[in-house]
Amino acid sequence: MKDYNDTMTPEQARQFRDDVLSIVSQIPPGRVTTYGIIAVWAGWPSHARMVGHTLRYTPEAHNLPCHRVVNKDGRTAPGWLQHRLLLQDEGVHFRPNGNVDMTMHLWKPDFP
DNA sequence: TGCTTGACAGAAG
DNA sequence: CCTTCTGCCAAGC
Repeated sequence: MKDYNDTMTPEQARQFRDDVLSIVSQIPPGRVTTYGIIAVWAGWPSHARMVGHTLRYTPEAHNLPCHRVVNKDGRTAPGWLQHRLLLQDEGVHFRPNGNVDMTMHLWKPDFP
């Protein structure tokens, strides 16, 4: 897996964004995945933060199930109150501490 | 140009 | 379980 450790070219940034959106669009209802997993899968393991940034600031992402993306601990996005409700509507179970039960709902991309 | 901010992750206490 | 710290890196100012 590549990780060039220098700044992305605009083209790489575009590719990264497209990959992120593509992966998010494949998350099944009632399942969740993490920013880190998406970053790794997009081919930029150290760019977990950029996944969040992409979902937050890319309009197209708002048509996708981006609420099915949480952080590694199953915590919902700070400052996005509906996040938790949207997941609950899909039957996602939350633990007493307020986090998603990852052992039960974590989903990982699987295609060649 | 340089410093600060995060929809993050991982380890440590 | 929660807080703090370090590493990370594009964006904003």
